Amino acid sequence: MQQPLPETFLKPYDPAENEPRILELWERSGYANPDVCVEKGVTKPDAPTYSIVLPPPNVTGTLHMGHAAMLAIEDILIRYHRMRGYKTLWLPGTDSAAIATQSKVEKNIQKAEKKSRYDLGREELLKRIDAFTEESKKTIIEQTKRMGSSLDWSRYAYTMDEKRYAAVMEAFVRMYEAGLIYRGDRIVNWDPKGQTTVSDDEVTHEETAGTLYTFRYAKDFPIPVATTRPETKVGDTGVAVHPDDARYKTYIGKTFNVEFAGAHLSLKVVADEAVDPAFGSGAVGITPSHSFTDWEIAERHDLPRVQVIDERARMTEAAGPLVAGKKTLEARALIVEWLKERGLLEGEKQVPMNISKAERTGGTIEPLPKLQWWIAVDRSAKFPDGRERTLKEWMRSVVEEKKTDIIPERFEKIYYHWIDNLRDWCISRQIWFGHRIPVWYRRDESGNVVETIVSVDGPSSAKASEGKWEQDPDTLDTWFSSGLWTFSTLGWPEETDDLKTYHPTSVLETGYDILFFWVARMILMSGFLLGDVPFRKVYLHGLVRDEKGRKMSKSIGNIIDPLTMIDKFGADAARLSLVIGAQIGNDVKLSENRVRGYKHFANKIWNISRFVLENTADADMDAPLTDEDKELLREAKRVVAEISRYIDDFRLDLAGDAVYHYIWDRFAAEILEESKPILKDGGEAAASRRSTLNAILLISLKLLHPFMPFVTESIWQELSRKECDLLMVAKWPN
RNA sequence: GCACCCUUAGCUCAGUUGGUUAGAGCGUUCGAUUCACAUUCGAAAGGUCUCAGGUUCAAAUCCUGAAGGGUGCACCA
Repeated sequence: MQQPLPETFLKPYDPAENEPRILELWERSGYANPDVCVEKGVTKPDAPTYSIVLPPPNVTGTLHMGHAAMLAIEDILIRYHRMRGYKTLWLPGTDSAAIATQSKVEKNIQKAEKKSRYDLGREELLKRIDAFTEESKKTIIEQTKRMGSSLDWSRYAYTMDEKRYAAVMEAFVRMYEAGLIYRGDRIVNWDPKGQTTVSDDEVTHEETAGTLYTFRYAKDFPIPVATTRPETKVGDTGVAVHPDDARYKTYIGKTFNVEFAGAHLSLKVVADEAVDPAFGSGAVGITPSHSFTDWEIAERHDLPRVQVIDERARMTEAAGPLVAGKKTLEARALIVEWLKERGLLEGEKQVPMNISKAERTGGTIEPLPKLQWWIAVDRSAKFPDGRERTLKEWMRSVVEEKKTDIIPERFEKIYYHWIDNLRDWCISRQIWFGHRIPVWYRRDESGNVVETIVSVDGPSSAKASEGKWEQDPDTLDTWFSSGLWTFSTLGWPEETDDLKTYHPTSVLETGYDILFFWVARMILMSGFLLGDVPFRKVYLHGLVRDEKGRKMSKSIGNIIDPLTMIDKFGADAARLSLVIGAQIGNDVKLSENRVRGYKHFANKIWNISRFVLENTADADMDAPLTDEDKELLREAKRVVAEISRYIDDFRLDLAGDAVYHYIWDRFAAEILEESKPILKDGGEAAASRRSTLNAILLISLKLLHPFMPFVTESIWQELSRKECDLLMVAKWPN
């Protein structure tokens, strides 16, 4: 006697029809929230925890393949652990992405109203940005859901919401009080296009052809000097040579006054180990204000600093009348001309040269001296465990001592290398959208700062009456707030239950491209503020590239849109295609064909289920099993063990592959085929096989569920006998 | 310059501590089909495992070197 099959099974699996329905079921169930799971008895109250904080996508962004890969991987880990009975939390959020968002809104306003941010003023611009982000966040959230991500939206956080803002203020004040944050006049990476400073990590180097000019400052100047940037030479205050360089030894310590391209230069010859006597003329003209290495040399030898380039990348008055007010490149031409006319140019050579660019805006970086806020990475401070150490020491030690594992391991070396080269982190930005620096200044009539207050709430009312206070106009580097993300999302600085339960998080899963930007900063912040690591493991996935291995970019036009893939082939297929073939830390090459292949697979499990249900609906699950069937179940167990081990080892690629092959090649192609005659013959063998097929189907659905949640859940809904209403919270087989 | 990764079938990639005849998907060719599935099934063709040495009874796998591709970091003025 057969039960009538649900009609849905009579046609091929249609993702478009099933996915929205299933999403709604999941959302209504509330099972993505671990508290609900405990409440409904799905998870034991004292179960071990498993937590991941979602790397927050840009609030104004749209879902791209990188996000899709991230969501697929994390959702697999989350669903697997939830099914294994862990108290499982996956916490969603969005990021304000300060510079990117502000410039986007500015651009829109410029286009629509022909107004700049200065026309609008700070307050109005921020209002506009808030309105814009509020509107556009719906897009990214909706798109995130469509991937089937079982995130706990009841805990949604935004880097600029009230709680996160308060956490940032608190962190700043604590670090300031510990002496880890200081204000300093130092050379910074200035982005003339974005009109802001950027950190070392936000600078990229582009190789271009440059000219190395060898020249003398004046006819009677004894040492020739080489440079690729003649325009900066009007800011020189010294010439450095190697201490052992016989050619120049006699001049060390002497000062020469020269007239150079309209500027009066006073050049002191100093000996410094940093100079390579074999390069160029073996002597370096020192421009302290516009070169990082020169700044350091100048510091060692106490050379004065002259700023000859301003924030708009134009020459200052101090550069002298010949070039003042000119753009740097114009100034360069003028100075080369000046040198040629006077016969001071001794050589010109084409050399490859790296130009520094701001990653976000593409502006050419000008190193400039500026008064900025910094995080000291080499200064000792007291950590919550009572021990004194520097931030660098902490960052190094947590990975060395395996408090945090980086997977794949090879990134550990890259991480150490980064730490060794790390300089103090410039955290202040001259943009308006972001977490404003919690520092207030009181000035006297002539504008000099006479008092400074660093506090979360600003000057107290008593203080406020003492005079006019102004808050520092700058905002914080967006990665400052991102660094707090694992614990600010859990309620820090309050001692919340969530914080106690879910921190440190189990895994941070993200692209390797933000290892330094983000991963390292989280380790830093969590270390100093909580005395603990932010996560036990860092799992770095590769970048998604096109089928030829190129980066996806608008200009090449090779972008594969995850939403288009979902529409065409279903979210399940999109997920699997991003996981299988993606070896840890290696890039994934994606093509539509691959996604299509996995759509076929979704249909395969659909039809397997149909066959099994048609033939075994009346199965007696307690029927005595034949030896053959016992072996089939043992085999299924071995597959479960194999797949569990792969997932535990973060080999989701192999796990996915193993599920795929077990279900298709073993279950469908062999077991079902050989079952047909057995079922036909009837008798005890048939009864045994019916029960076995049923059991294997359940195991298969569970194994596949983390990878293809929609189709498996759709099938689960059609089962008449099941242990729980949703496959999402069914028990992982063992 | 320093470091890291990659190179296996036409394409995309598996191959974990060395161990039968090196695998899969897609593509190609041939065939099947009242069957749960034409989103199927079966079969075939297709490999000097980039190259050159070495270790070993045994190397795609370990070691050394080279070539090509990619990435990170540092940059010399």
